[in-house]
Amino acid sequence: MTHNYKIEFEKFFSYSLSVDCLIFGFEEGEIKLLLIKRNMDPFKGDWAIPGDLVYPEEDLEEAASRILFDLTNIKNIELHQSQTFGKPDRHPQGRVITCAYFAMVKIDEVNAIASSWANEVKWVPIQRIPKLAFDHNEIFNSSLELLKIKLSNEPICFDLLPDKFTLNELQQLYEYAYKVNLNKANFRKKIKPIPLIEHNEKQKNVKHRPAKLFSFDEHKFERLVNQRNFRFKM
Amino acid sequence: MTHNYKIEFEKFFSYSLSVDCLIFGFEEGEIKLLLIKRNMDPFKGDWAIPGDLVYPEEDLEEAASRILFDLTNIKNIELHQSQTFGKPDRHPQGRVITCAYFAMVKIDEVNAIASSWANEVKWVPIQRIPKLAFDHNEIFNSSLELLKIKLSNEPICFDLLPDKFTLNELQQLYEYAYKVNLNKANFRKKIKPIPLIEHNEKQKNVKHRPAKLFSFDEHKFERLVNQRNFRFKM
DNA sequence: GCAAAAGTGTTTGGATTACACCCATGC
DNA sequence: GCATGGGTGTAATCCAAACACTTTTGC
Repeated sequence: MTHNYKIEFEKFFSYSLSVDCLIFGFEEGEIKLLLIKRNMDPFKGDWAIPGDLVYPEEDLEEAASRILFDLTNIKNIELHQSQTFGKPDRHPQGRVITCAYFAMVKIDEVNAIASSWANEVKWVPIQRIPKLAFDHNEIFNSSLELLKIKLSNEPICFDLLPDKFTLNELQQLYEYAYKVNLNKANFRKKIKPIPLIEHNEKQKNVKHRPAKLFSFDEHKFERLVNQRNFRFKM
Repeated sequence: MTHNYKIEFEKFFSYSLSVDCLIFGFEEGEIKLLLIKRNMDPFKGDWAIPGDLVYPEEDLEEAASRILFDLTNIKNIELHQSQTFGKPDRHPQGRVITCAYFAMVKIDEVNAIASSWANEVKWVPIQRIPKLAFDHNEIFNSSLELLKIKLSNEPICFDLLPDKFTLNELQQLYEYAYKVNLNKANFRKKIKPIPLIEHNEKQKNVKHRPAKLFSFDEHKFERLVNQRNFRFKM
């Protein structure tokens, strides 16, 4: 038996595929998203999430890496798959299904430069995202939900923070993400089990008592997880 | 400026799109997945997750509903988007990107009947899934992870249980999902805050003291959530 | 000394755990 | 009566929230 499709089998091979890359960073107490200004129709001149069409031989994640590099010069970052958007009319030039990926980066370590058909890049606080091209606002909202879930179950907060950070920056990150105020003493008790490296180094150029700097102890974390002695939970 | 693609723009519109529907149920203490036997090439005769190609004018979720009904006669269920799979060689007949959806159903209320190019349907315990067609094992594994996350954060366990269930069935569901043994008294204390309707009705045909039957109080749950008096957490 | 933020300790009440025990039904 | 699972209570422990307090720096 063969299936009785309402159209010829070949007609099914008429869709296109794109990926969009949501790059999150953390700076000055705010979680930010990397946007590009489109220098190409459609939506020329509008702000958008960096993304483009996938080549026929390319794997999705591979395409996401390439496209992100083409548009923003960012490379070597770990991408996580988010949701897929496929409304028949979401793209004015044909049926384009887009698969969203997201990543967390240290803003001070990446250097985003607009290239290819991106005119400008900028980091925008996630609480002040403007109207974006296509259905990119919807893509952003659903990916932000995923980011928040990951933040509470995996130690990805350290992907957002600088290599050396203060405990207060860590607290601010969670306060901003979940729009809450946390008690300092209790927050520190809560993160006690997370393996951190305490540096003999302090914050500089602050006009109050400088805070100690910490780093995430990735190796110790892996060991604890493997021994089932620890589960990250915030 | 226009983008310098390595191929003509029109060549991008040569992909096809499918959806796969992972239907989970709960029966005899086991979480089960609905599989179909393919009566169509490729992979004719193999077990697979129900799925098919999306029509050009169809939205993804709409397609998932239609295809699930075509193949298994199941309708009117809530589908949640899972991951998307798009390796260039995942389908022998061309580049087909597939978007997975999953749903939880009450096995005793749905009546799965093989139709269209599905030869047979069967419910298979998730701990004993055989080798499946295409990359369906990979799709299953990643969707199961999502199911487990949802089970611990949303009251979807009640979508899997019969309308009236015993507290022990509820416990068994979580024990099976997470492969753990739970203490009965403590489990009941833990679920105390979940709004349940206690029926004046008991289990039948058991050769021991019959257990009370309960239902999930959806309305009370909604009210509690809206008043921010409750967050589901297991 | 003062402002500002870093950093810590104590108390309390609620949740989690382990474990023991009683209850209702079929045979 | 006994086997089987249903159903509950208690005590010990752990954890989270609230709050107060001390410390270190710049100016």
